[in-house]
Amino acid sequence: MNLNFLNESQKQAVQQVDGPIMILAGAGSGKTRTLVARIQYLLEEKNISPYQILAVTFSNKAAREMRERLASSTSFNIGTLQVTTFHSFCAKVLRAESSYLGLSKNFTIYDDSETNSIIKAILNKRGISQKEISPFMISEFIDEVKNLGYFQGTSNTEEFSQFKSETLYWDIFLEYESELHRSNAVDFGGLITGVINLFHNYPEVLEKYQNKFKYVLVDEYQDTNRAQFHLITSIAQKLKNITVVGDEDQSIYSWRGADIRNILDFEQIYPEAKIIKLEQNYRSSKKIIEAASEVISKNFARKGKKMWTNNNDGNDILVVECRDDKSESDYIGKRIRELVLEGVSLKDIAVFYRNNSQSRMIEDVLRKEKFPYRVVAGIKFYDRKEIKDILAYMRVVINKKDSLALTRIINTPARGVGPTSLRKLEDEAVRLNVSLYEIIEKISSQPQEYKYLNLSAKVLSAISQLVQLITETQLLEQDKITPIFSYEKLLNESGYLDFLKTDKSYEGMARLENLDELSSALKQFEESTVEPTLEKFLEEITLDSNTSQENGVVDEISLMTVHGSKGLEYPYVFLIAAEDNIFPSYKSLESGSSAIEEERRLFYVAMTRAMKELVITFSQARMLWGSLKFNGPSQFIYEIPSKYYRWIQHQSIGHKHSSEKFENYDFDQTTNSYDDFGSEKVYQRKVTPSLIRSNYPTGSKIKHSLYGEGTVLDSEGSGDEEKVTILFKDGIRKKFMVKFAPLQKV
DNA sequence: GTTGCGCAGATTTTT
DNA sequence: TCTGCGCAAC
Repeated sequence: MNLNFLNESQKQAVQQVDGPIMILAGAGSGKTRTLVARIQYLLEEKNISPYQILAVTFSNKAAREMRERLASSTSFNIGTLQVTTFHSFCAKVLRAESSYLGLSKNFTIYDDSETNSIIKAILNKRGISQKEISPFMISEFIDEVKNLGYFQGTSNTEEFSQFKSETLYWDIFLEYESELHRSNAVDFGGLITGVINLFHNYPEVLEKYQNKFKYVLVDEYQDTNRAQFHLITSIAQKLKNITVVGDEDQSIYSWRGADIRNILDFEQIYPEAKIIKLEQNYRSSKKIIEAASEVISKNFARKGKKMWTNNNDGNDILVVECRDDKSESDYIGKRIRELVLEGVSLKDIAVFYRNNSQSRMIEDVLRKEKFPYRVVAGIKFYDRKEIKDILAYMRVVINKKDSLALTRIINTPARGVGPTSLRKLEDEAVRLNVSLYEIIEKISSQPQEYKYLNLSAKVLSAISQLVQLITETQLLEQDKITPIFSYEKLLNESGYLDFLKTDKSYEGMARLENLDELSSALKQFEESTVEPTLEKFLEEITLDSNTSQENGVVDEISLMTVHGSKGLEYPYVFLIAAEDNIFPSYKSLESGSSAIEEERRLFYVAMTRAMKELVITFSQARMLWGSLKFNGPSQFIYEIPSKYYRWIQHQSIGHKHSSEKFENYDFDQTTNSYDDFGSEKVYQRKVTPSLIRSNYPTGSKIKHSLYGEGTVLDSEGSGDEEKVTILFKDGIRKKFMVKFAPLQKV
């Protein structure tokens, strides 16, 4: 196998076959290329069979990409090669070994919203109002416990004593777990912990997998949580042929449980580990790479890599100071227009923002300019009500114990089984210790035996019709009739389709269209799957929410959050709203340095997506949460040495760093256009000049007659409405109405 | 079932 | 300022 297309460290990463290896791969360093070459090398040069290799990544997107690249670069049959996500790998193991854990192999996978319903139901049952304990807090708690790898087994309990001391939460957690178990369901975290549990309690099962997978590779290692770490290290324990690839500087999901210890501990667990750094960047211009390196070097929590590139210097980074959000989007529109005139295609342009809400103003301007664009992510297709409804039908067909799905559909569309009847059925199920479905099954086959429940004739006929529909569809599934047939049967005979058709509103039409889209997803699934079943379809869509939209085929501008941009690259990148309190977020500013470091990594990720041109914009004034905010430029902008950027002002007021600007500027003169680029566009937003004035801009020093000297942290509103947050010398933080507070400028 | 009021809260979201 | 929600009332 010819490895000449690789550089020296990449070659090393490919040829170092045995033993533990940690590859620290910087942004744009050819990580996937190396990983693919490594697998190819194992297959072609070391005669490893495809089924002996396990390659796990975090996202389906990454797994798909790796699979495709492998398929095109090797002649081996990679069908048996496991290139999957953690979650689908675990689902597969759990289905294969379900009997060990008292699950049946057709278990349902609950996503976050289903999980949330379970929690709400538990709180409700316990008479705890959601104001006392928010379901969100419980789900955070559960996530945390599972991310750390808790399982209900014989050991690993001491580690979790701090959680157990939260007795109420722990209690709810246990009830939640048994509720899931009763429903023959597993949540996302439970997929991982379930396998850990299995391996821990049944060493013979673990050994089977240890022998099977001679080589284990983990991609995006910086994003793994503790549970996933336990999982892969236990599989690799015997042969220790484990390769992890990651970049601590791109770790941006710690709030989802990603644990930096996984990188730091690796060498401790495997003292013999080889550490290989991929530091040459092939993606970006020199200026971009050097600037990004400077920014990330401010972090302490890192192993330290020094990125470099042979690429050209390239253009200066542009830092654009705008008057407000309106003029910021105006600038973006204008710059994109220029790029297009230069012949740049739209698919080479991306706009990144810290928060989803910031996409709107960009969308507005792009629509106005008639540039096609695509907002990546947004609302998940499968989260829509109508989709969830019909999927719930499918879930009941596959897994009768899925009572959550059953309660969802039992009266959807309305068939007269209201809350009272449902309550009766549920109570009866509890009394007889059977599932909800079993109850309605029993009642519909022998209604006279359940006369004491006093169910109306309407209810009786409704549930027996539902049971009949489910039973018939189950038979179809058993006979391996194509899923689309079952889907249409459910849709028609449940009355759901007719129900939707009665809704003539715009939303109603959209719902029907969404169902069409679902059915084409089903068709596509049938075509691409060897033995398509409803069961497989359900798993695929819960574990892969991606609605298979192609990337780079259509010529349109991409809009996404910075998080969403990870792993992608674009020649022209705009990073907007780069202001303190937004990026870094106000929450991270409140919570301290490790949170700021994560924001800095995020900023680094954003910068390193850009190949040729990076434009960072911010606004002096921005409408946020009901009042005008003067946030000032992101502190990260100041971490870029000025030799790498050109500072531009667009319709802006005053000069440079906005903390100074509002003081010395005569706003009454600033009526219309401040376009220093000579655009014909006239500044239109009606902000009366007096409204924009801030007497105490962020960063300015003041003196308070009671508290002494301090610094303005935040300023909102203006004129008589102006409020400022001040941090005093002794660390006290206070908020004042400027109108009343005894403040003095220093 | 649907409407409407009041109130909190308002990052990021690979699975 | 805007939205999403839980809950109460029709």
